[in-house]
Amino acid sequence: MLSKKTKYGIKALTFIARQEKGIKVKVATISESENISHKFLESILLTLRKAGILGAKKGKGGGYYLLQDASDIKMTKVIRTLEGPIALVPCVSLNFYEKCDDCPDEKQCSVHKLMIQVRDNTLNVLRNTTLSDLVIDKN
Amino acid sequence: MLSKKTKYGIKALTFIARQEKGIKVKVATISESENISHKFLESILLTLRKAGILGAKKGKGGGYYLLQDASDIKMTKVIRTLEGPIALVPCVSLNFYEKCDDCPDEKQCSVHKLMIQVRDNTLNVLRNTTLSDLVIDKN
DNA sequence: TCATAATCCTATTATTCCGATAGGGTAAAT
DNA sequence: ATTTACCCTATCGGAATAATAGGATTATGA
Repeated sequence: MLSKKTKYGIKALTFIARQEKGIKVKVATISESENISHKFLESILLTLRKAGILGAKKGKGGGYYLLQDASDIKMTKVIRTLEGPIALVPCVSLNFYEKCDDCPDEKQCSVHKLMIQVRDNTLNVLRNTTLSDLVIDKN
Repeated sequence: MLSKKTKYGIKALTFIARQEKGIKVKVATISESENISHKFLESILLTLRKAGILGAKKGKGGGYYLLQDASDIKMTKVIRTLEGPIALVPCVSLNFYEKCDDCPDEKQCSVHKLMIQVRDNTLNVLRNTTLSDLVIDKN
């Protein structure tokens, strides 16, 4: 299951991406518009800023904005920042690899074998999807 | 992340599938061989039996066995039984659908849009993988 | 028929993670 | 100086997960 953190993060990013380029969006605006707890969202956007996805400006007229064009922001980066590993088990994770406690040999593990395939397919989607692909026209 | 329940369940199923057809395997055998808590595994195999994947025989000489040929047991069924929904958000789940509390319109939701694609790709893998695909030859 | 073997079933505990909140600190604008 | 809005850390409650406990049931076979 996707955490709410990730879910809210993606919603917030697309909200920002829908604005005219360079516009700064404040947390309260997104929070109200998307029905997300203000404080919770604050911490999420902070994470995205620290990951180099968002920029922020403090004070009156401040807010968050994209640091790159929406079409350059890959969903792999977003998911890894908010959710952590894309793989469903640590032993098949590219960026967050961890050996299993049980399981003497990964090559002989059925779970490993299956989850590699799931990971590859998921990765394929996320690598080829950018933020701009998720911005839906208001028609 | 995949729960240990599901992970252990898949390991146990492939263990059983490796035996000669019709052989009954007792919990202790799998538990020792795969480093899984006996009691925990017990409850997992019970679930698989209730789902119609495994058969069981009580008493001396008893144990668990596959009710179908391994090549007829799809991983979609196994995962749904043990893990629940395959989709990462309830609003894109085929078998466990639930509307989001927030989110007035699914069609306009960026998360929905992305997760449909992830689901379809995962589903594609799981539908086309059977238990027999996961049994690895001891070479 | 009685001891043993094995699954069946329910309840409970322990632990971890998540979602949310609290409370202030810092920087920028006017 | 005041207001605005992001920055940062800590904490808390609850839900879900992992594991354990303890016995009930059923089958075998000596």
